[in-house]
Amino acid sequence: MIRRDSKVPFYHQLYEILRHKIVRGEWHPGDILPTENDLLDTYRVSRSTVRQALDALVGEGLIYRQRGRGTFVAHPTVEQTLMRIVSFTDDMYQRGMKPSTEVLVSELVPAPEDIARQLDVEPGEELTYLERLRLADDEPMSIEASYLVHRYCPGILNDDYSKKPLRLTLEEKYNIRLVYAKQTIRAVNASRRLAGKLGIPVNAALLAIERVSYSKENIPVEFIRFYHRGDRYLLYNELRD
Amino acid sequence: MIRRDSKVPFYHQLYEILRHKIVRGEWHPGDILPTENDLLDTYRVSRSTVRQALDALVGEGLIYRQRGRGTFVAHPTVEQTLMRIVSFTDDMYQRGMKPSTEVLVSELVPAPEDIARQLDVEPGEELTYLERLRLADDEPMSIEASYLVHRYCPGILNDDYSKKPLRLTLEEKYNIRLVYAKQTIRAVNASRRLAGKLGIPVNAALLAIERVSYSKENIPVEFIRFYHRGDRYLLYNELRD
DNA sequence: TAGTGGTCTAGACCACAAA
DNA sequence: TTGTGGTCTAGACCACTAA
Repeated sequence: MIRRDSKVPFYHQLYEILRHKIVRGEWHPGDILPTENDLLDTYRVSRSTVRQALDALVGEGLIYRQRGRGTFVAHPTVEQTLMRIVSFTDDMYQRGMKPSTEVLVSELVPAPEDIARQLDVEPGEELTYLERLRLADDEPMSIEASYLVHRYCPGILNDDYSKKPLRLTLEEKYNIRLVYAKQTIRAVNASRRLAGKLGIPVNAALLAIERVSYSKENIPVEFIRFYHRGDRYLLYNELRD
Repeated sequence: MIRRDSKVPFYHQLYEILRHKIVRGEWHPGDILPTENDLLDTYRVSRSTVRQALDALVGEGLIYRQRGRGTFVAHPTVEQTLMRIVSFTDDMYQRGMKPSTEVLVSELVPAPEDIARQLDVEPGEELTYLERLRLADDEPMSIEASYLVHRYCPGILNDDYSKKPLRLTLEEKYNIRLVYAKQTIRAVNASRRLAGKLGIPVNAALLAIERVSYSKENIPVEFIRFYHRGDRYLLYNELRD
């Protein structure tokens, strides 16, 4: 249902609702969606708002429309993680695995110099630090270490992020939507600590991704370091000439 | 001016009009566009229609909007650098390093089953196999193992690919242009052989990329496996929500 | 013919930037 | 305070598909 008092626009709420149904498998490729009129009745919004939500899904390649027939869930031709910002949870569902999360660390820390530079703040400025172990089908998959500029979202660590996405709280409580990100990808050998957490041999290969995410005002808000198990995690993407 | 009797939707006519002014240089990067209200008056359409036209231009990266300020012609800086097919040589120059190449293997081989599947040919079909060591500033950087469907480019291995890009011969002699590719990225530990070639310790982390490239007729032509040194090679990309 | 998505209008109120 | 783009509504008519 759409929260009328939320700061999140209706169309974006509806977009999230529909996206979930597709990504989490409630609706399957080829399935027909409710008509625009149905959606408009169900969610009590205007047709423009419904179409704005659907437009976003079309742009993402998740659905397609046929005039006179209806709107359908697209067959996952391709288009993947490398181009879109996807939460770990959605990512795993798309890969057909059951995601779960374990919070390892949740605290405030002074900004290390390299991260401060990426987040465009002074070294030593207060950052939230949230380190989580991500599991897929109950087997360790990744370590995700996330830094947020605490000033933008004071008190955000009071919530429990083993169940709830960090992005959701950011949007709902702080009205911060991360719309753009830059990342670097490389391969590293697992340290003793990472190997222990991930249940793999020391020196096993990890896919290390560092990502800086920007708000719609183009302000860097989050720095994340992912360590994905090389033997389990794959990135896909497409290239054009 | 917008033709009311045309079958072309108003928003698309307006989109073309505005697009021309940008592409043909009437408006320059950083220039402010007329406000939505101006456009609505000038072209005698509703605000929704104006916005639909502008949305298309935003999606194309030609303009950007700033609430409270206005709409501007975008600087053609980057963004669309998302992920282009780039040769190793160009790639290294972009990174400010001097590329060089050493051919390790150049021969015909029967298609292994997994590669045959990716190239949509029968297992055992004749493929060219070209294995090259890539160096940057005279230091080993990557191993690149390339398979081509020999039937599409017979005799291609007669040339020397330590100096000349394979793609160039494909285009010039066989009129095959690779315009599209899919790839997977993962992290692996270096085998004894790879480690030796790359001058790194056994088990060092490598970025392993497998890429299938398609011709403009959408036929898979080439399968490449890259092994990039984790300590030297970095992938960079951008994401959008 | 009935129902779908495609296009379009004329309003309205809001958050934000700049003067 | 004024003007911008951001969101939203409640209509309308159209072209197309399928029954």
